[in-house]
Amino acid sequence: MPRTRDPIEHDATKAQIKAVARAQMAALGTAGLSLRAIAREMDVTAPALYRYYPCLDDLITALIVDAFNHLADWLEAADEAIPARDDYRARLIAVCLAYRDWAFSHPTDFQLIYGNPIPGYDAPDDVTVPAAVRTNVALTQVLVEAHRAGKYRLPDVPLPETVRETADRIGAAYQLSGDLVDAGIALWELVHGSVFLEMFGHTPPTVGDVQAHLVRLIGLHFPIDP
Amino acid sequence: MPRTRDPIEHDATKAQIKAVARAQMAALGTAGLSLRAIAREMDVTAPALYRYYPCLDDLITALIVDAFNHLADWLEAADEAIPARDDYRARLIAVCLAYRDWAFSHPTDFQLIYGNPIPGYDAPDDVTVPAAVRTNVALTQVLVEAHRAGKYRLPDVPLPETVRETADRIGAAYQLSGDLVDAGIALWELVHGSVFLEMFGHTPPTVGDVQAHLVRLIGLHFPIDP
DNA sequence: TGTACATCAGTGAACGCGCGTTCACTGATGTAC
DNA sequence: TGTACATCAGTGAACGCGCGTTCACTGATGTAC
Repeated sequence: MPRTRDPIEHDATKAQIKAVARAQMAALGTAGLSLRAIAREMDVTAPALYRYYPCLDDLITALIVDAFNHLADWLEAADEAIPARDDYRARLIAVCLAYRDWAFSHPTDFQLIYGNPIPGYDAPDDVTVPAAVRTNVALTQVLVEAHRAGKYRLPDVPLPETVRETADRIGAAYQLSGDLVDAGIALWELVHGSVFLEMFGHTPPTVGDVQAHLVRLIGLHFPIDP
Repeated sequence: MPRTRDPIEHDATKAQIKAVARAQMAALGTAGLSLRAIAREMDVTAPALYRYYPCLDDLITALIVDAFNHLADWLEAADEAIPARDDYRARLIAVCLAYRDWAFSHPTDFQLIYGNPIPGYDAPDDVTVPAAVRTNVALTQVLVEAHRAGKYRLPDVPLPETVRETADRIGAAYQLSGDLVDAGIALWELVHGSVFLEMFGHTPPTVGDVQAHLVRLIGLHFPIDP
């Protein structure tokens, strides 16, 4: 009678499945993920995996959430690793370079969360969005603290009305001005663009040392007093 | 005896194949492309397509080259559409917004050239790179002309040695300083990052009017005298 | 004008492959009495 | 200490599917004499 088979919670096995899945994505691209291939690699039959993930999409969701959280942890750790908490300039660079480092040390995870969506897959926002937001917060946080300490001056060009409106509303939830929210996004866009172009080979011929190039840009566009 | 079947050059049919391929990618993602599905859509058997493209990869290459060239044409047209050739500020905004417009009006092509690589596919550099470079040139061009006219002042923070080296070398081919080459890349990174984050739904909740946000940023970071 | 021939776009069957998912099952392990 | 039973991770066969590519072929069209 109880024909339902609730997914079980053997965390070790689930972790192993995810590890193999990540390795497989690294080899074949994010769209190359396949339950049967994972099972093969684990020396197990494909149906066995259905005890852990009710379907392929659920596994993908788990991988995405993991990746978002791992990136956010990584950024937070990079910030906290700077001992002089009032050296906002160093902290800003550290966080941005951590973003870049993570992307290049986990290219598959990076493509999974920020690249082309996987063909048949539809991400459940309620699970992925909260994890995704953490990255944005981590990047903005240093600007916020530097601003509070009076060391980061916001650009004196006002936000367009249409931008200010939403930015203020979002910022309110964190007691932030729309200007700071917008600056955080701008920072993210710059770093993300640099990383994405480099990752797929669009920058290398022109810029030798992309990291140094990026550090200079951050200093130029988000100037922080010593 | 002549068992070889050289691919034929019926341009109209090739164009139709590519059009159907693009539609299919739009529906199923860049990794969802399939010769059989294209044939089905065209009311033709799959082997018939082999008269036009010797294999699937060659079709993908054709789509990529087309996309790069189309984007570059689009950018150049946007620049040329500004009648006041010495209004560099307007031209810069026009080109950058054209990049954004193209990405959103041709999302599949955009993902095809700048997103995750297609699993089994390996792009032949000799064909794709020249087409890809045109975009970079189009974006940099306005900065270059504005600089020559004395209206765009390069940042007075010098390039790091490691960056200057390559940038100078590349720039030499176009009679450009490394600083200008680097500025062109920086502009591209900013615009690209903004577009990419927005395209996959990472910006919308925080910035209402992304276009206005981007225009302001370009003005801030690449200031051009009137 | 009529015949013989070459060209060649497209066909249809077949190849061997991998995929996600279902289903009834086995067989080891642990628990209750 | 020994028996009866429940649990449940994993199996193996099967479903129906789509894929890229090959091959020998057909049949309409155009050309040469």
